[in-house]
Amino acid sequence: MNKQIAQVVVGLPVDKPFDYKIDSAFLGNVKIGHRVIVPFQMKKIIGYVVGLKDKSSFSRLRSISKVLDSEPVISNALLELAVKFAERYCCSLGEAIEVFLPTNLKKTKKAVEISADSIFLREKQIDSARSVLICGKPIGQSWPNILKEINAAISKDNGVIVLVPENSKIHEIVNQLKKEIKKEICVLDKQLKGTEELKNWVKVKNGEASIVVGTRSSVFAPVRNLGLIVIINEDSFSYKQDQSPFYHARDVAFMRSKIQSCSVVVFSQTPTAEVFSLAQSKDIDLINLYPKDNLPVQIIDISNYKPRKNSLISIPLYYAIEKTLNERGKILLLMNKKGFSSFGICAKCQYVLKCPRCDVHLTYLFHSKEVVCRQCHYKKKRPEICPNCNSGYLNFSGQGIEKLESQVARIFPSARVSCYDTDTKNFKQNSDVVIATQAVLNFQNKIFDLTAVVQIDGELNRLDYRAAHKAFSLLLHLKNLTKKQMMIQTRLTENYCIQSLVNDDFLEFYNHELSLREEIGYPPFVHIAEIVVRSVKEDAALAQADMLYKSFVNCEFEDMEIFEPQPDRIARLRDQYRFVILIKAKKYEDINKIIKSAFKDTRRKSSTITTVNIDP
DNA sequence: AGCACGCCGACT
DNA sequence: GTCGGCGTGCTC
Repeated sequence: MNKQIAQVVVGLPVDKPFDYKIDSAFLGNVKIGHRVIVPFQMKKIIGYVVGLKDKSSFSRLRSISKVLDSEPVISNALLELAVKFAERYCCSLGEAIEVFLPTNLKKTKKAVEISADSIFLREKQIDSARSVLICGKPIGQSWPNILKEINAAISKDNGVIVLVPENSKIHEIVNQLKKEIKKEICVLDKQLKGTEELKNWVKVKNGEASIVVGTRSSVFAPVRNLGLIVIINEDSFSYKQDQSPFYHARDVAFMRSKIQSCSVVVFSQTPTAEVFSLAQSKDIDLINLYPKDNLPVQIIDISNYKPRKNSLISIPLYYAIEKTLNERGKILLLMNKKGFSSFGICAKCQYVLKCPRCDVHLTYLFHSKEVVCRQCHYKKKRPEICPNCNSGYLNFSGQGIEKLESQVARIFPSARVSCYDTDTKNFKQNSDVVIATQAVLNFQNKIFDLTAVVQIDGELNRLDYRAAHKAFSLLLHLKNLTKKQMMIQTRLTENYCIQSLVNDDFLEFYNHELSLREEIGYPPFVHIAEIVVRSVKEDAALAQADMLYKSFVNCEFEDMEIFEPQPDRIARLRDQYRFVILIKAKKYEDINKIIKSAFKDTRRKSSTITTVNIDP
């Protein structure tokens, strides 16, 4: 006998499913994972069937209005993943499901033609699905190892998902794969046009393509017989979603691998400490390709070797540049600050130009003569007179690569000098001296005789617990681009990022980084929940944050640390005041429990919005 | 989330 | 008097 009641979740922050009657017309045609239209209050909305049963404790049941699509849009395995996802990232099951689906599916009430799973279902070969981290070398040299894993999956007739950090990288990877693989490759990306995204998704869902290449959301791709998920440049920040739910594609990949017993191949020259620790604890295999290359790395302590007055270039670096130029060599100078990065300050009253909507300085765009907010994209023409005292002139002094460029050009007038940052459109290949920001990560070839880090201390001194990894990654990448010699100007000569590089000791960095994180209590040893309360009204946001904090403290578990509300790093953003509460705990489950119970017994002040970001 | 219901303050 | 602000609770 067919079950007569469907449990339906909707894309709202409501935890429990709603029961609906299945009318005789649909009886037997409603399966778990089906998309349906249901009456909900005054409206008809899209919901997802997550369970079927015979009886409901609810007396006034309404009926499902329509069953959309020929088959369920969510498989049992992906539904199971959605449950885990909702728990880890503290959202409702309905919201989780909507994250998994193409944008168009949660809006269109048009049915989609999906072929039945059963045609394709077969016994997947479940051998020991070991996951592996491939690291130590750039992608070019690691590609054979990655390809080997992909081919192994394909030879077993399994599906593969290849995640890339940005959609600009999709083409490159697709072309690489096409050289070696005859199978149909499908691209998935939220940036695709809505219909295109849906079309490709349906193709994958129907088993017409078994290889998917795409950005972070492709980790949810409904690939048949999934055998492998590959993550390219795993340490890219792009794998973290920047809106609620703030998921991380790498973590979701590992969650999915447990459910579907598929492998995960993680690649990065410098993987995150989080993944490296998985390899160290033998949860995943490790292929460390790090080559000892005996390239000399020289540290220049700029507290001893003071550069000349106002100069960014120390005397030893000056001589090294001069020598290299004389030998007609190429030079790369790294300074992680964009050319126009500067702010306007009044010569008379010291007022600093600020964004009217955010608590940040406005940065000056040298070329367009505009001032812009990096946070909310507010912009206006550069004012000449101070808007505060209406009399002083505003000074805009550049501190970034453009300043360095002008200095180098002055010291070495015959050298061809050019700048490179993420905004550079036509880059001059034939320069003698290239001055670059972290955009050098785009360079792949060992073409520079001399490379030098002009400034890195800002990066090393950042409060963010991932700053050290980022600096190490940048330094190692620079080293790979170096033919003869590398120099680092710093005051932090004993810092382990720099020392590991000088000692040519890849493992030393990770061991040091992980022991620090364990000591201070950072991921992967504890998990962090960042709860942000925001509101146009400062007092409302603070009051709400205080109430939540008290409630958290009330239901505190063991092995947990709760930090009092404090203004966010950017205290006001887009006209909204922001307060942050941090919770540290060993287990995600405990974080979910405490947040659920605190939210339940704290009434939400209107005009405030609260978001939860796990491991921000 | 979105919407209705209901309870208090300052207005034609 | 009553219009509308926002706090509260519910959605099968």
